[in-house]
Amino acid sequence: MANPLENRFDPQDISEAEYYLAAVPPSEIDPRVERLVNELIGRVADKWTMLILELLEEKGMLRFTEIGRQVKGISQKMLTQTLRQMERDGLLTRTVHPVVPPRVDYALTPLGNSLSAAFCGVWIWAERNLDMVEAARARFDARG
Amino acid sequence: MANPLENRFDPQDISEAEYYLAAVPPSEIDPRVERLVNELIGRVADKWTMLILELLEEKGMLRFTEIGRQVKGISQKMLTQTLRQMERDGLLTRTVHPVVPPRVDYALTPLGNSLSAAFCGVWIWAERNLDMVEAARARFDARG
DNA sequence: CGGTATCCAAGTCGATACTG
DNA sequence: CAGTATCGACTTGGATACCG
Repeated sequence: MANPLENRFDPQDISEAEYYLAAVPPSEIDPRVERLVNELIGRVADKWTMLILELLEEKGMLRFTEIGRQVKGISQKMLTQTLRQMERDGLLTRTVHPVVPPRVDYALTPLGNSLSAAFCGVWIWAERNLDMVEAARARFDARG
Repeated sequence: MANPLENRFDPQDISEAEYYLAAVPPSEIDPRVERLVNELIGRVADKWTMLILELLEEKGMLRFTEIGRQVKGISQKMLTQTLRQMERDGLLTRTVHPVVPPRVDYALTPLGNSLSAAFCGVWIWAERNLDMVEAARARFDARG
């Protein structure tokens, strides 16, 4: 039993899964799985990954330069690096057209789309609680 | 109109919010809000923050050393630093008991609990798609 | 016990220059 | 156009030592 999430629940169903996670102490989750999951989350939670994910989810298919233009502040190095990582992780496809000048298209895979959907909850949380967090910070900083 | 999420929808309702986000091109979201949201996400998506969040959500209230023991691999420096940041962001409370030896308790605030719930979707995604990602990586690495 | 202070090694990231 | 290569500033995080 490597994976603690068995087949009785469809993990797609958030409320069932929340129930499940609440019922299982972290100590009983396979540490190997936990480590991998954390590594995965660490990777996909990366700033540029999230922005590219959101952009492609919105626009469908874009070429290299177009992504660079729309993700403001990203350097060419980070753009290449992030796209490669996402391709390696199976989040997007990279299509090279044998033309001059070269043309490379990027689009999300179903896996990429599902990740985008999963992050939706966090995005909404951040947007909704932005003011709360800023107020908390102001209070914290006001003290010593 | 600073915040694009107006009052017509309750952002707590994921499906409504998904609909909303899908309908609004990123370019029309206030860039100031977007920047803050990204910074927030970057911060809360931090590896240690997530692990501490999950631990406290599970265990309720713990003291400093106990957290350090259960979050494997964390150094004292990162533990202190992460706890301070989370306190500053209003995610947890820090209670100092005036006794010797000193005793400091940490517990999630309602804000911290709501964040934990929001991350549930990502956690489930990672757990569920771990094999897909590993397979994709193996395929990618097998080529040049 | 629950920190703070300091140092240092490794990694991250942007800028710049170059290429098929 | 879509990269690769290289360099240097900055950041991160662990280890260690010390303190109220």
